[in-house]
Order: sequence, then structure tokens, then C-alpha cells
Amino acid sequence: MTEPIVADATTASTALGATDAIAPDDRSAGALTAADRAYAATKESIIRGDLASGALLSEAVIAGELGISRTPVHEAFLRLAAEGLLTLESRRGAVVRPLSPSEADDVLEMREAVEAACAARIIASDRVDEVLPTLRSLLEEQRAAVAADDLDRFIAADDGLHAAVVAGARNPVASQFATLLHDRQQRMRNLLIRVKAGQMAAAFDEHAALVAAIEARDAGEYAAVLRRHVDRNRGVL
Amino acid sequence: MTEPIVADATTASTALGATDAIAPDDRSAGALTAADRAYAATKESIIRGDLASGALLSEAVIAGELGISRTPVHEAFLRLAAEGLLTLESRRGAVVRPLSPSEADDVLEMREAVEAACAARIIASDRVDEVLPTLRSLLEEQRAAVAADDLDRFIAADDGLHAAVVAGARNPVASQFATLLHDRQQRMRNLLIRVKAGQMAAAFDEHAALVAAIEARDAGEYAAVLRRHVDRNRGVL
DNA sequence: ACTCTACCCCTTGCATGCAAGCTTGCGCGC
DNA sequence: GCGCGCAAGCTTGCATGCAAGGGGTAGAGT
Repeated sequence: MTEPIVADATTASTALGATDAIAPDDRSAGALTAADRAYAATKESIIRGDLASGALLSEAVIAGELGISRTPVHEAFLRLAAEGLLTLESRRGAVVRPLSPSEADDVLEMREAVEAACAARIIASDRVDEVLPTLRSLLEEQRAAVAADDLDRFIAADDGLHAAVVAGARNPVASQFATLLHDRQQRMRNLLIRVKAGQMAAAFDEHAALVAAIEARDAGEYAAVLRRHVDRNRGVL
Repeated sequence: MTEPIVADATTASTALGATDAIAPDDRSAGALTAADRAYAATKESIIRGDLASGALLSEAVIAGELGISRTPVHEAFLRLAAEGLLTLESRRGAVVRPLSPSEADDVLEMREAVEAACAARIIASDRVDEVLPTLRSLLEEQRAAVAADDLDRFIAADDGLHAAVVAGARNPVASQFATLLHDRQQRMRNLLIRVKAGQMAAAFDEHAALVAAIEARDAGEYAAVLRRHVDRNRGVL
């Protein structure tokens, strides 16, 4: 029934560098493979903006920093390229994909499409009551964040709320897409402009309207509100 | 239940093989890397249904059949797993992901969402006149296919038509998603049931309605027709 | 006959070595 | 001074070798 609403497990790794000397066998720390660590670390660096757009990075360097060989790093780069975060140039290196304004539009548009479809399915399959408690709780969390003027907390709740809608649809394909899009959006958020605190109140109102639409079982209304919501974000970026 | 199709690895070898003896340097033949070839060959085998759901395949076998080493095959498997065609079981092997009816629903639903969003963007960005000629031409091609009772031709035009809508939106993210979904849908088509020829007429009418909706710049109508269209497909699967 | 255990084989995950290609910078000729 | 060519250094792409981890099976014990 209740799935873990976890916002994202992707940003749970340590940053790059800082690999203190040589760690010959850190597999004891967890079941993560070396490739996973390389993937998570590099992705984190890209999303957080530590790696500038257009930066040319090589497998050997990352491998050295993580104390692993080039092979798992190579695999990580392939994954990141598939996700649109890197561009692999054969025998030259991997460049951190510069993001264009149009790309921001593209990502937001897809996010809107996926989430609207998820909301529609929740409503159509009569699972509104399942997700509503989570949504309300996150909405309350957001209200508190607004009151406390805590932007990070607000963003966390924001991510959680949108993620909860997608998770509630129980569509693994949608979840995968949403995760992909979320990562890229987060990168844009970090890289371009941090959402101004003044936007919080408006965003909160829209979120409340979204939850209300779900509560009213009105998929069309949800889509319409979501459209406005995304459009406003578009303007900010 | 969809498991009686069981095929063993022997059928896989025939599908993948054809590595003419030893080709020490076939890079002269094309720019495709070994990893790409492994990816394409395996994906083809999965989509075409030559590899049965649940089949356990190993990197070494594929590598041997293609005359390459395990490394590029490993990368290919990673990509296929990311696309939802394989499931990697650590130190056991890669199983061809069995597809469940719910997965079919999931894929179709996302396809609907992506394509509707693309149509909406085409209309909103006033590019209807750009795509309309292509759509009309493909529609005509479909009409001919119906008349000739040529199912394969019909399907090709069907794919082309939906792809044209996505391409017309000029959203790379949407295009990527659509490609992913298309592959999976094609696999389902090949594996579960071949669409009956009698469905062609109805599908054609719906396609005509889709194009008409775009022509009328009515995104809502497009979404509605698309919904019916997908729903019918859902029933077929 | 049945069960439990231990072993062997097969599997992946990763490290390393080697070859090929692109870029770049330096030296040489003009 | 300026342009061109060559070579060196970087990069990836792939092959191979090694170790660790499951699974199945055969054998021993009851």
C-alpha cells in the first residue's frame, strides 16, 4: 500500500574528491558497486553545479579521485550520458552538458505531462484516498516552511509532493521518467537561478490547489493548475 | 499468463550469430563501436521476441557470438537494463524482463502523455503547418495500407505518424522518451498478440481524427482522441 | 529413500594492459 | 614573422586476467 515517498535516493552520496588517501576495500561500507559510486558521485557534482557546464572530464581523473579503476567510471559516464547530463566525445573526453533555456522548457514540459498523467491515473483508479494523507502532510510541511521562510525545506517538501503524486500512480515507467526529469530540473535550479523566497507563497497556493484538485477527483483541473504552476517556474528560469 | 513461450539459449545463438569467422578489424566497415553492436543485436533479439521472457543470458555467450569481449557486452546490458528490457541479477546473469499486463498499461499511458504534450506544443507554438504535410502523407500511406490489407506497412506508417508528432514538437527529451517507449511497445506487440488486421480500419479512422485535431489546433480534442486510441490498443493487448 | 552439506562451475565486477585517435604544441622551413 | 608538419601526450575503447559470490548437484550421512 503505502510506498516510501522518499524524495530521491540519488543525492545521498558524498561529493567528489575528498577520498582520503587510498581506500583499498571500502566495499565493507555498503553493497554499492564501484560503478554506482562513480555514478552517484559524478552525478552529484554535476547536479550541484560543482562541475561547470562544458567542463571536460576524463575517466582517469574521476577514477583516481575515487580510488577505483577506469572501467566503472566508464560505465558511470555512459549512464550519465544516457540521462542527458554528459556528452561523450569519443577519444576526447566527457563534457558536462551545457544546458540551454530551451532544454529547461523541454524538461518542464515533460514533467508536467508525466505528472498530469499520474494524477489522472490516481483519480481514475480510485486511489485518491491512498495518497491524500501524504499529500496533506507534505502540504502542511510546506506551509510550515513558508512560515519559517526556509527555502531548502520548502524545496524538499516541494519535491516530495510532486514525487508523491507520481509514486501514487504506481507506474514504474512514470517514476523512472520523473526521476530523470527531477535530476535535470534540480540541476537547472542549482545552476541558473535559485528560486526566490518570495515565490514560495505563490507556489504553496498552487500546491494547495493541486491537492484540492486531486481531492475533488478532477483530473482536468489538476492539469490546468499544474500548467500554471510549471509556467511560473518557466518564467523564473 | 504469458510464459509458455519459453525459449532456450540455442534460439538466441541463431539470432545473434552471423559473425563471419574472424573479423579482426571490422571498424573499417563502419563507425559503430563493439558496444553499440552488442546493444543493437541484443535489443533486436529481445524486441523481436527471439529471446523469450525470463531467458537467462550471459555476457560471455553474447560476446562469443559477436566475436568481441565481455566488456562492451557488459555495457550493452547496462543500457538495456536502464531501458527496462533486461534485469541484471548480480553474479547470476541477465534475465530478459518478463512483461506484465500492467507494464503494457504503464507504457501506453506514458506514450499517451508524451504524445499529447507534443501535440499541444505543436499547436501552442504555431508549428501546425510544418508538420501537417508529413502527417497527411503518412495518413495517405496508411489508407493505402488498409486498402492493400498490408499489416506491416500499416504498422510502419502508424509508427511514423506518431513519431512525426513527437518530432514536430522539437523536444529532445520527449523524443528520447518516445523512443524508449516505442521500443517497449514494439516488443509487446511482437510478443503478446499481433494486432488483428480488422483493427486497421478503426485505427486509421482514429489517426485521421488525430490529424484533424491538429489541423483544427485543438489540443484538447487531440488528447481525447488519443486517449480513445490508446484505450483500444490497451484492450487488444 | 530422504536430507543436508560441501564442492565445483558459472556468473558478474573490477583492474590492468594495449592500441587507436584527436588535440595541441613545438620546431622547422619559407 | 608566419605557416605548416610532425610528434608527443592526452583521451577513450576494448581485451584479458583475477577474484568474489551464487546455484546446482553429487555425495555422504541418517
